[in-house]
Amino acid sequence: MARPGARLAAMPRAGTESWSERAQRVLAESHRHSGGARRAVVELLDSQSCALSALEIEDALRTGRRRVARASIYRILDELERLELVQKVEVGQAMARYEPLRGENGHHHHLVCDSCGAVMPFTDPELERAIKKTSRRVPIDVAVHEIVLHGACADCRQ
Amino acid sequence: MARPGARLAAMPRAGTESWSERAQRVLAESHRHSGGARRAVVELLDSQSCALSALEIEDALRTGRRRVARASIYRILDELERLELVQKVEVGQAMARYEPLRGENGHHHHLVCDSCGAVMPFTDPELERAIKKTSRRVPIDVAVHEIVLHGACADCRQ
DNA sequence: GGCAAGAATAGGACTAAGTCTCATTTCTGG
DNA sequence: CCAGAAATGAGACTTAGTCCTATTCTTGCC
Ligand SMILES: [Zn+2]
Ligand SMILES: [Zn+2]
Ligand SMILES: [Zn+2]
Ligand SMILES: [Zn+2]
Repeated sequence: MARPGARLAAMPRAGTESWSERAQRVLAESHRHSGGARRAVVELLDSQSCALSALEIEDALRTGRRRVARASIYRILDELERLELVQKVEVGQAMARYEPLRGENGHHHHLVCDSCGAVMPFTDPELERAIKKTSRRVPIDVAVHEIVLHGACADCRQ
Repeated sequence: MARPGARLAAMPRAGTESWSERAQRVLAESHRHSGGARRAVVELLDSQSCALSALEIEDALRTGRRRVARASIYRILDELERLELVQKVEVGQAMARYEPLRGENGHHHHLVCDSCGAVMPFTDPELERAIKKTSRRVPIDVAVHEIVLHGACADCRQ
């Protein structure tokens, strides 16, 4: 598993960098060494369209790419959050979830069915405009916002 | 500790009922007996302007009105949530918080300072209109919505 | 008021998400 | 290849939250 030349491509063309690539780059810029655990977590996260919990990540990696210890997963997720590469999403299930921050494009929020636990993403440009306006008015420097709509999904409300 | 006549006042004048009174009434309507633990939790919640965690409630009651067991507190909070008398608020501190649902008036959302952990309430009618509109468009029956703005507060950003 | 039935609560063991510490492994510059 | 430092693994530990059972309290009835 040599990965020759993996650290080339020093000047990514603007706009063509995937989230995984950007995350790897930002991590490399703020760390001396770069190991396989971080890469595995980043690649797994990038392959998902919505949020994963730490234990789901542990599970997916155990039976996939490369086993990564639980402590490492939490450490890496904290680091990614600190670097604003992932967002911690709390949807009221006594367990945090994490998902890539892909900038304007992938930005979305979550619907949660309180009876079956399903989590679905949704987007709404108008709501985004409203919340951006709110963020300017408020007595903190807003870095990220989180919106969760709770209710009953189609299957559960019958 | 006799509390004579505490259950009179069967017909509250509309609009003058406090949250605590309403909660007691709704609880009474859906339970055969009414005990002191529920009353203590409801009165404590009503005396707060923002959300408390279950353990903060346990603490406050231990050194105050009446000791209430942890299991009872969680049971009572679940019940209050089911009856839509309180809202569970997750602000990303690995611990749920609960606060009274006082209807349109007390409705608010939260700012969280990620560096010192401070939690502050805020309101925004325009944002409420936007989120109400969103809620109609979305593939679940929305019962409650939650908005959390994360960032750095005045003290921490210096 | 006293009593019986069952509801509410206390107490404490238990579960599981998340943290911490330290030994081991891996990476990197020389 | 080597030394030093960084990253990771392993598992004990902490703590929010759950679950079960015994006890206490509430209520309707006498
Ligand atoms: Zn998502
Ligand atoms: Zn948004
Ligand atoms: Zn509040
Ligand atoms: Zn609102």
